[in-house]
Amino acid sequence: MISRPPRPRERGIPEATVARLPVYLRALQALQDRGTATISSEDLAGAAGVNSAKLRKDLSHLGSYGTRGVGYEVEYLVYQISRELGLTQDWSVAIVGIGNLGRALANYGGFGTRGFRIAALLDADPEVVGRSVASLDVRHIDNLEEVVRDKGVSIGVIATPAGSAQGVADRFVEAGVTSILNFAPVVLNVPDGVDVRKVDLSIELQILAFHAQRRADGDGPGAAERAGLEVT
Amino acid sequence: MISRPPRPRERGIPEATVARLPVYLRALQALQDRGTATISSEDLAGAAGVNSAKLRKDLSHLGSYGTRGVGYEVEYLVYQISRELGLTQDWSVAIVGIGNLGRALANYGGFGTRGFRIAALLDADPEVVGRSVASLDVRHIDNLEEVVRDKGVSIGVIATPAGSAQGVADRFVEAGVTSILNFAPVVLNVPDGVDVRKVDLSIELQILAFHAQRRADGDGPGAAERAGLEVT
DNA sequence: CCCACTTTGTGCGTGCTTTCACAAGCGCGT
DNA sequence: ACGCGCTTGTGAAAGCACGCACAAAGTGGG
Repeated sequence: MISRPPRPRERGIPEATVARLPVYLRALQALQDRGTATISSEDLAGAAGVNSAKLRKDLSHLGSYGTRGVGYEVEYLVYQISRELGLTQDWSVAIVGIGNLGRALANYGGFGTRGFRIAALLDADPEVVGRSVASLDVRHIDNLEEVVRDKGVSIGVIATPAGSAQGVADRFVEAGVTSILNFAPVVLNVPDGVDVRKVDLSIELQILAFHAQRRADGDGPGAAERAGLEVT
Repeated sequence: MISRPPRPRERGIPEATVARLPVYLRALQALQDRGTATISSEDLAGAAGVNSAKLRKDLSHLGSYGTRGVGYEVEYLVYQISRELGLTQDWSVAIVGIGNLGRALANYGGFGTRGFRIAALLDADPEVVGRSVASLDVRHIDNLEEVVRDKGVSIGVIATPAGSAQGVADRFVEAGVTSILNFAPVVLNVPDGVDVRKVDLSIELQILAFHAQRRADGDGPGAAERAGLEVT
């Protein structure tokens, strides 16, 4: 038997859990603002819209941060989740493509939670370059490598038209950025070791349409549940 | 043995498959534009960024639309997927919250694929109401019920601040909308039978941050793969 | 007509996710 | 000090999802 190191939690948090931690974090911060000191898994699960057993198992991957018979201390849990998600350090973000969406992202102040700082805005259109958006000057895409280096950009956001997205991704990767958030409706091709996440409006709408049609077709009892709908 | 009805495909497409169909559809439409008539599962899988076995299994849920030894006929498959996703009918969409994001969504012409029509824009701010955005007049939120009824809105998009989102959702549900796409950073509470999908920028960033930190921490070979990264 | 080649459709093993159900642990009142 | 009630943390089971590997089925050439 290999002796376990002192570190309480094992490496390797399930991906499904990671995706829910930010939701828990937001619910906890709302509770914190309202002055709540402790909360049970049942109540927190309600606020996060998940099953309480799932929530407990998720949190158990971070360590034993609850007290039996009482619940979780809100402030402590906020800190632990923040640390696990890497929000105790600052992340520098560059947004490429300052169209409608890019502007909306740039102006999305607060950026959800602290931890993320918009370091630069880039665009290829000379009409847009030089303008000031969200108190940042829009710079030309040609400066991408320089900006990434000088500002220590570690997360790249692509909000360009579909045709330009792959090229921008290549340049981000070349410049050493290994985390990319892609809003363009294309599948990006990146080497191993680069993490790409995709946000796609039209895909979401199409999934909604599928379920809506399903409901309209095969009406009747239980149809909605079968379609895998929100159960609250 | 129960005699199988003439309909070739069974009801009940896995949720994971449904989420990928729009990606396949987009890849196929790109091929169509380029004039490609048929394509193998291998090539289509490449274009969609998935494993070819997964693609074949996904498509097999719709029916046997391929020809062994040849591949899939692009045009036919586009039609079948469109029909399955409910894109052969028109969906009327209302957007509530015409801030930066709402405007970006309204101007996001084409809306990915056809099938979705923006029927109305609504906001609570008198400063915004009455303005014209994307050749639509922004109407006051008080007209929500009327607009939903008159324009036959079946999908509601919420792009309001977090605080207003639940109220808007309630009104959508009350008005009979059963499909909601939520951009506000809150967990919406809706009755059974209502389908909510969430798009959340800061959650995506936090997931990226988690993996980036993981890579920085436990460097070394295989660390990226363990973090569940894009493998292309 | 038959054979070699190509590509689909799927049975099956594996691993991840969710959920149930309960033992273990903690606080409080007596 | 002790027992009662509450809540966490987790073993175990069930359900999904993924990907391999191959039989089935089609094409084209001789």
